[in-house]
Amino acid sequence: MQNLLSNIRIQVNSKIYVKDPETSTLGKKIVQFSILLIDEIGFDSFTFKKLGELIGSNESSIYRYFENKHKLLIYLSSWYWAWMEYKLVFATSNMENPTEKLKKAIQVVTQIVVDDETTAHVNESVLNKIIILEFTKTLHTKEVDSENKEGFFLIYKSVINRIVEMVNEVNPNYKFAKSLISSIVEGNLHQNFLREHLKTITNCNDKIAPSDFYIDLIERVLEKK
Amino acid sequence: MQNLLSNIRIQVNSKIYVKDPETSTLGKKIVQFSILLIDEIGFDSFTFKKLGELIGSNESSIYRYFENKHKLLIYLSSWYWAWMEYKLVFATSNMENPTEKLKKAIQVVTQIVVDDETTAHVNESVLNKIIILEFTKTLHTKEVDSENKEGFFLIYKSVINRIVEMVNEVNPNYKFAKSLISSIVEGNLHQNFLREHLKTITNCNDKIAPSDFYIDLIERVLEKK
DNA sequence: TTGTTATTAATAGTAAAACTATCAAGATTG
DNA sequence: CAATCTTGATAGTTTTACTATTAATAACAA
Repeated sequence: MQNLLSNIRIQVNSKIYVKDPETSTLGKKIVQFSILLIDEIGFDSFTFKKLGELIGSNESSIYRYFENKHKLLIYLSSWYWAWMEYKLVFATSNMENPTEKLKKAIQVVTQIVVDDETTAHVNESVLNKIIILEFTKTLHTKEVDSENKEGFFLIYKSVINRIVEMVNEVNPNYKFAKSLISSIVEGNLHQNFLREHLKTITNCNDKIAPSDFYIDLIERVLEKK
Repeated sequence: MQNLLSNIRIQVNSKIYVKDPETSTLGKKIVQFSILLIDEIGFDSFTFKKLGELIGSNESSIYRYFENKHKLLIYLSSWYWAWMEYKLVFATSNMENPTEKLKKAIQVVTQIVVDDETTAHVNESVLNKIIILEFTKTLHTKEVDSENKEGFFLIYKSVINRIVEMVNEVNPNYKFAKSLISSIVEGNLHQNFLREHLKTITNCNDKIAPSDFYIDLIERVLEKK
């Protein structure tokens, strides 16, 4: 991806962290290396103690930024979706043709993620791998309702609802725009997971990308009869 | 659901358990009450100690049936998908028209689950709630590849591939049958989750069921042009 | 009926995870 | 230069996720 702005600053709901990690060197290190460590050992085995050892810092210091590892994962997810929303808005602004605009949007949310070098401490490509494997864990808890009330998932929902509006412009009679787009955005992560781990139940592989499946899908579904 | 057989016995890959829980009273109690307890407190807070207290049994006794709670969840999931496959096969056998057969299949995997009283120790309706909230956790681990090799997810993949074959009969030219069906089966769980917890990004609610969305979807996608 | 075996319960114990609290050193700022 | 903020070091608690041992009981076979 070409640079859109020389320096972007992703904003995340302040209730997610104890102290904003963007405001200090240690905070940025926590973000940067938690992404790498979660990718390496998986979220379940990830602990603040291990992260502390990795960055030569103290466990208790990390607790000053994030209440627990679940909140850290929500932070990383929010960061990812905020970045995705930013890419989405840039890529589709000024597009006139609603169908082209929608297809562009689907492409943005389903395309392969490469590192965006305007964000020094976040490797988006690795973050994307984490999102594919771990994102559902932010939602699938007993606390989802209270956390949703706190606004922890606003950005994710916003990404989806932006695309839903595009669907409505293309075909205002289609009754399932929200379900379709939430299916695509979440399903894209799932297809990426399957392509890596359960190859027998997906058509996606080295040659066929989830993008191809979803672009084809949206054409079929929104075709006016 | 009407009774299909007076007594069904669901078979689960024997590598998943240490000792088959179907072979003893305690084993069945573990299955029965783990479903209820996981539903009540969530899988993350669920422990063998708490389950032991609930069924008046010892923590270490439960370890004789399942290595750990992750394996227990895989067992419950396998049980669920095996039961689903059984329903699927029964509901679609002897159907001639490929399109009708496929629609029936989609209906079976997306319809609301009610308790099947032929299985005394398993409440399928509660189990379905667990699957909606917790199933992804069986897949989304660092051990997924080795567990997949052990055959832990065979039944899940089999359910999907049975429906994929039906898609191929309806429209052999469609290139994404596997992705479409894995999308629907997994997406159905997700839409059920959203309808309960993140209502603003789904069209599903009390009146519109995930079933409606998916039946409409499959009609649109497989329409011959 | 008695002896053998399998099953479960009870108890104890370990290592790691998930924190919390305190205090001192060092850096930052006003 | 004093005050404050940030971080690191140390120590401690509770809970989880187990493992090991032994005793009690139930099942079952000769």
